[in-house]
Amino acid sequence: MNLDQLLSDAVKSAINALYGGAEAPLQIQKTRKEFEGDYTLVVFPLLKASRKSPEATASEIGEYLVAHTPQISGFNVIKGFLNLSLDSAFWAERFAEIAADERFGQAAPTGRTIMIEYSSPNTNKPLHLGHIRNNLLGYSVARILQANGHNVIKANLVNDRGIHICKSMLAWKLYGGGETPASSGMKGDHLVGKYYVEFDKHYKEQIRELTASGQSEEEAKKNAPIMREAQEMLRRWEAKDPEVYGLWETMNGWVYEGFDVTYKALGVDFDKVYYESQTYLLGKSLVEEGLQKGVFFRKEDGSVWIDLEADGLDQKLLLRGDGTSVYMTQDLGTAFRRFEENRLDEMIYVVGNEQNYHFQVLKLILKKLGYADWSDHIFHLSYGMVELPEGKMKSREGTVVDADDLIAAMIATAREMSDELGKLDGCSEQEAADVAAMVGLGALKYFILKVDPRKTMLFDPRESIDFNGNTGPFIQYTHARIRSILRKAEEAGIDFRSGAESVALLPEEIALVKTLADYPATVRAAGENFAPSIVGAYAYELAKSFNGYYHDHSILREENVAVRDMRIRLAEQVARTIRSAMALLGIEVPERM
RNA sequence: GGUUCCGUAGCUCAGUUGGAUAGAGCAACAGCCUUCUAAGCUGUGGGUCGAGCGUUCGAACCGCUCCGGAAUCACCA
Repeated sequence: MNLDQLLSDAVKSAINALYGGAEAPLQIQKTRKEFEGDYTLVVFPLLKASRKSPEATASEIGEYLVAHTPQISGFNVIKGFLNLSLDSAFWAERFAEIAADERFGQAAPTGRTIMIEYSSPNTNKPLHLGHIRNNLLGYSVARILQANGHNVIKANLVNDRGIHICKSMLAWKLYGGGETPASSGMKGDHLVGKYYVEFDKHYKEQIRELTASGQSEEEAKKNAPIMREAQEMLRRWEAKDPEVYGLWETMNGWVYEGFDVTYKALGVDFDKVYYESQTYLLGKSLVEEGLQKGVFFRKEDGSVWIDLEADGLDQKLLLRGDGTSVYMTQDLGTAFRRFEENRLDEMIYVVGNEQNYHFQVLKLILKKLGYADWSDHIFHLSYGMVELPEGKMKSREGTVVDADDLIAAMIATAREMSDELGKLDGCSEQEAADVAAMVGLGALKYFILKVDPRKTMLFDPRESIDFNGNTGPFIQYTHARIRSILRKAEEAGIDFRSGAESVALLPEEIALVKTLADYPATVRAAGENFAPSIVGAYAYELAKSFNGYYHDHSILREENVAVRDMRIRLAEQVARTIRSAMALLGIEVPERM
């Protein structure tokens, strides 16, 4: 039985009976905590039909509803707001339905297929905090869309080619002395990142020398021998020179091994991995098509452009004069290929807001080429940068927060906390380590996912990560507490699930059932808005509300057995829903902590 | 300059798509463990929702103008 449906039907028939077929959109919302009631009808929009004051209209409808709808037990009117109360038995029924629903919060299959691309790293350096936000967002949105009944394809497009990789390769060749992950004990991505930094150091040195000998900075940047050599390396790579290609494969292999460790630690994965080295030539045929259709034009030097000035944008390059492709060429190609191969209903790109312009242009070009049905189903899930107290992260200035370091630090802090509180004294080392990993990562993930992706967010390594208050660990802790109760109930041989005897619910219990009943709508809203933060806020509210209840009421110690069993069942459903909601954020919850 | 986005408590952030007296957490202060896990609970203080005008029964939310900030506007990806 659909709750919204029940209410809106009842209200509609009330309005019909009282005022005739008035066609005003109904506004029914949850009653705010500070007022009595469960749901509130806003009557202002109905005043034209009723031709009465807000108060009189609300009272009239309220009386009709109480008389005609058995589940509605009472009402009160404050200004234009009609607060309706549903009776306790109604909520008891809802609760029983939730408990019986094995797929609670999981929507029926929609048959829609959605591809979501996230992560998309460069292979010249390890992942950092910005990538963490990207990965967590992408993974969580994928889970949320699955819960909404969609087929989801998680895709990673690895940027494995280009001048930046050549920089690392060249520096390794020049200064590496044959160092490998095995010989150095370094994680592969970190090793390659080290040589990227090394390149920059020598590059800067050479620029200094050249400017000292009279060149302008611009000339020096172009003429620095190490840069010229890197560019030469890229040309040799494109020509598949065996030596360069072999080194490229070796070093990328190191990086992938490193990334796998980080992805695993973060708990994210992919269904499809695309490599730009295999897709970068796509899109040239689209350029040809655009030229034929007259959407694009060619300049004297042979380069191909589109003029978007009429759309308030600029001219955009699509193909270089020498015929090589640029970012936009590739992206047009991959978009085309993905839609063709997978019959996608939607394509989501989790990419930083620095590329807002790029996606604006991408969609516009697809539309002009006549692929509006694809263009309209591309969504750029744009997220803001993560800033440190000192400001933006800059790889070259060493102010990045490394992903592996951060994860390790989070887990270490969680472990310290557990040890200090003596929470896991009886546990095996393995269990203590698992819990520390769950809690440390839970803190990090929740911290990042609770904020609106669009916003630039601030991360203070010293203060941002808390384990108290509105945090992941708070929610995990609530789960662990409930699991502890359930373990004790089982140890005591309490068969709490069989007691179907209905008992009257306390207001706090009704509040919990109401919150539980909101879960499916929460999942839906999160899916429609691609917004993990909605799920996070929900999990927090549920945990908070349970903690208050737990504090005020005994569960196992309740003397009335029917009431006790109901309370255990209620706690069980709260734990299950917390687990489910947190899973949508990619956060695991422990049995004890 | 063009485009897009952001501005809510000292700090970090919510705010259910236009509803009631704008909410949490942190930090500060004051309480609650011989009782199911105190990573918890309760209380106090803290606001010109950047500013102004407009739309309407009603605006943090919609529109316009301004102020402040971010990103972007490459033959990089």
